[in-house]
Amino acid sequence: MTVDRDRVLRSAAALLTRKATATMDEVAKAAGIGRATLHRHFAGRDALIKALEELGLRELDAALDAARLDEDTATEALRRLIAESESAAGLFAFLITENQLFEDQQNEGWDRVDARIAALFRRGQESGEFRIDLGPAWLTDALYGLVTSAAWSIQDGRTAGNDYQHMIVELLLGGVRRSVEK
Amino acid sequence: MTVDRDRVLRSAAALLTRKATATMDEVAKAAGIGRATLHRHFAGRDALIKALEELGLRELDAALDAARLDEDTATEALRRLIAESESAAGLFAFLITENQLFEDQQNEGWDRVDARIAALFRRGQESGEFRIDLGPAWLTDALYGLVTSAAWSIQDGRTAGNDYQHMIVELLLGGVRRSVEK
DNA sequence: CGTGCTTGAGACGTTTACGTCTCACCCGGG
DNA sequence: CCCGGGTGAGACGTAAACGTCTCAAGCACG
Repeated sequence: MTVDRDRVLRSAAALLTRKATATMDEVAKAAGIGRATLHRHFAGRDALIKALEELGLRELDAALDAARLDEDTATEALRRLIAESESAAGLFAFLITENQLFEDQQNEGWDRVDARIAALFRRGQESGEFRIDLGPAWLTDALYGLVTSAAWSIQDGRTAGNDYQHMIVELLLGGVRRSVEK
Repeated sequence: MTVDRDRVLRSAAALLTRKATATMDEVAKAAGIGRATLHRHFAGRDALIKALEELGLRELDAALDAARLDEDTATEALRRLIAESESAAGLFAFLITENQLFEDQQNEGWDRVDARIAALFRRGQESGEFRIDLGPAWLTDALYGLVTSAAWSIQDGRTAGNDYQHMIVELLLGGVRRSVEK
């Protein structure tokens, strides 16, 4: 009977990503709980947003750890990263689109994530796996965009859910152009 | 002295994309006008959002027309589309992230845009230019994500503004993997 | 130089969502 | 069986943003 905090946060992320102005009442209903209960677990809207941020960053860090970005080729590491990101794609989409979190000062946790991902792209460039005419900063942002798009595309039923990894990995690595090799 | 309606809308799009919960007062200040003046031009928040939607869709349609998606190779048409999208990238980012516009019924204008872009990808697949293991729907969503990411990356100063076209075109067409050919 | 239109600033009442609280209910454990 | 913690529904006062209005000031144009 006790409310599953993670479940509430995930449904809130899904709702708030689509409709950032959603009411606390709407957030509660989307989670299938009463507004009073929502307030019992999260002191207010700010606390809810903060909890979303924390959970998202925690899962993102965990995904980065699990992906072991320093091992194997950068290509393989990138594949692992995308695979690990799948379960938290909805939270990531929220984090990425809700830049409002960092209106004053840049967020520390987010900076760390940024740096780790950019380092992966840089490693791939130095090893000769990745092209060097696109900067690591843009590649990082592009990855964010693709993850968000994929999350929405699946959420809205435009693409199949089990294509998540393939969709992102293939497009990011090989692009849309038909390759002669392979 | 008269307020430039387009200018107001563009600054509103930039602000609301970053912070969807921004006050009318904040929107006005961001545009450099008073709140009263903002209300004179847009009856209310809903009207402002609607105006943003209309302007965005109008510019998007114009970009699609100007890109002449049916001519030349699909690759060249895609390049033109991205080039034409640059001036309105901020508005597009708003439209893409503010799915709340279409909570009830799917938006007609947006469906039309979707169909035109998906058709371009389909044409490229049929002509053998594009790979066929990624569906047109996903490719369309992926393009949206890259456009949004590029707009933000430039707005936040992480990447240079005049790289817009190159960033998107190259990543979307060729991917991040270093190609042996060319 | 004067008239008229548009603006910015601010006051005002209204609406809306917020956050707190109460109370009856239900489910699970002792 | 009963008891207690957690819940949903709803009432309530509060805070914030909304939308309207007034008024003085500025610029444009005749």
